[in-house]
Amino acid sequence: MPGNMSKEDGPGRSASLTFTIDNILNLKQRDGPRAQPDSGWKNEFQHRGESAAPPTTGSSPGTHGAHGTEDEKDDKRQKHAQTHAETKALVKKKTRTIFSKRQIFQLEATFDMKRYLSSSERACLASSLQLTETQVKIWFQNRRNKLKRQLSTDMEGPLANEHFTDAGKNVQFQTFYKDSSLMGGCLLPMPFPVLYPTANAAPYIYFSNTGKYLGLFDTD
Amino acid sequence: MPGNMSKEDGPGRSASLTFTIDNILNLKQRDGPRAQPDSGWKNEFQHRGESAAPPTTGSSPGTHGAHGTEDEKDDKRQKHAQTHAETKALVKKKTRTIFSKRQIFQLEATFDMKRYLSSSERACLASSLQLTETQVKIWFQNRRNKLKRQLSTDMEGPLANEHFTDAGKNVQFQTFYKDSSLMGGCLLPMPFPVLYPTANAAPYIYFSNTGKYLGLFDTD
DNA sequence: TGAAGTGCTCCCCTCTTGA
DNA sequence: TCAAGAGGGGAGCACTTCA
Repeated sequence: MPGNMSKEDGPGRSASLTFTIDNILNLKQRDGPRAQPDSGWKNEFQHRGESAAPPTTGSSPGTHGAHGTEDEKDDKRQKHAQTHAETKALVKKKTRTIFSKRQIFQLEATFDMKRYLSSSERACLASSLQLTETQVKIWFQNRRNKLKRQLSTDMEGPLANEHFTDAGKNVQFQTFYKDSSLMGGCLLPMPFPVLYPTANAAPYIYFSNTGKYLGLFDTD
Repeated sequence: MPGNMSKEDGPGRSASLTFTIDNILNLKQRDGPRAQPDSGWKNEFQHRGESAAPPTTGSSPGTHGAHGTEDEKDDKRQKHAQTHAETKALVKKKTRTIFSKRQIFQLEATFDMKRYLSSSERACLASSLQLTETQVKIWFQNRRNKLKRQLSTDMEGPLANEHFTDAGKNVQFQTFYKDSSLMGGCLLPMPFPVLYPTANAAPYIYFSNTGKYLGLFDTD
């Protein structure tokens, strides 16, 4: 088994190999393991193309045992399913959590707006729904899959997929991209304003990190 | 030994375990293994938040043995380094490729514009520079690392990193985000226009994929 | 010095399982 | 039915290696 064992993103959640009865009884309550995998993941240098919200990542991990909202009945239903599983099996036996109507609704609404969540959005949504980030992540994954299946069965065109899922994205974003002479004419986002003090006036490029100026044509 | 052995993105490149002399002599020329790992990656459903260029991925992988541009001397220098290594070692012995001045320049200029490349940008840049995508990827990785080291040594403030690297991004992009009532007030990108035919007028949300309308307040 | 190697984590995808 | 498990791939990071 050379892989990485399905990742399990946290100390408690979905650790299907070394779990104990304590894990099942105490930690699988959607309350315990909210703590971020790394909390401050690598958010100084790591921006996988999204650069969304400010680092809300790690929003008070251990302090939400008092969820006094209006839909506790749903939460109770959810907890009941797990308790049922515990009573019956206690070991192994995937516990299939049943999400509440409110959770499903908000997940569905968010999914209808975005097919993919950034890590901060995921954290925010998870915290707002009292779910773990992994649960939100898996839900979106399964939801994407479901949509894909639906599309490929309903309309039996093979081009139905790309027609439907992300058609609007490029249409909306393409105005923020320009054809760059650097990079061989690849599409690049509009340059960030600070970095090119003389780029518009003279054929020079300023490397802000090294402090060097380089001419575009055979200087150096 | 677990782990995934550094991925090696293609049949020939950086496969340090099962290489043969033929690999060294024929394939390590920055020409052979340009072919995409999957070519049609998963670009129907996979948009990791960038949604940049159209699928230029897979731009004629096997047909660039005739690079007749103006900087063949640089290419010769690059090839020379490898030939040197082959003559000396022939087995093992990491070959340290020397990038040409033109390549370094364009990489550096692109890096100054973006710290991270999308897969299509990487493909485009690699093709334009006659490098493999892995080389471009690794170059950007090493470059990021170098910048990080420079920053942490030069200015000995711990906040120097996030001050410098991605400060402009949020400033530029934050106008495209809005505070959403869904998702518990998380920052969301502006909704894609097609999906909400009645969202602005009435408190209903239309699930385009299922064809259902759902009211925002306790309908259902 | 810097391209590449190693190891680890994360996310995504596909397929499968079982409550 | 659908949340979650399992396996496999890509990418990023830190750290190291060695022409």
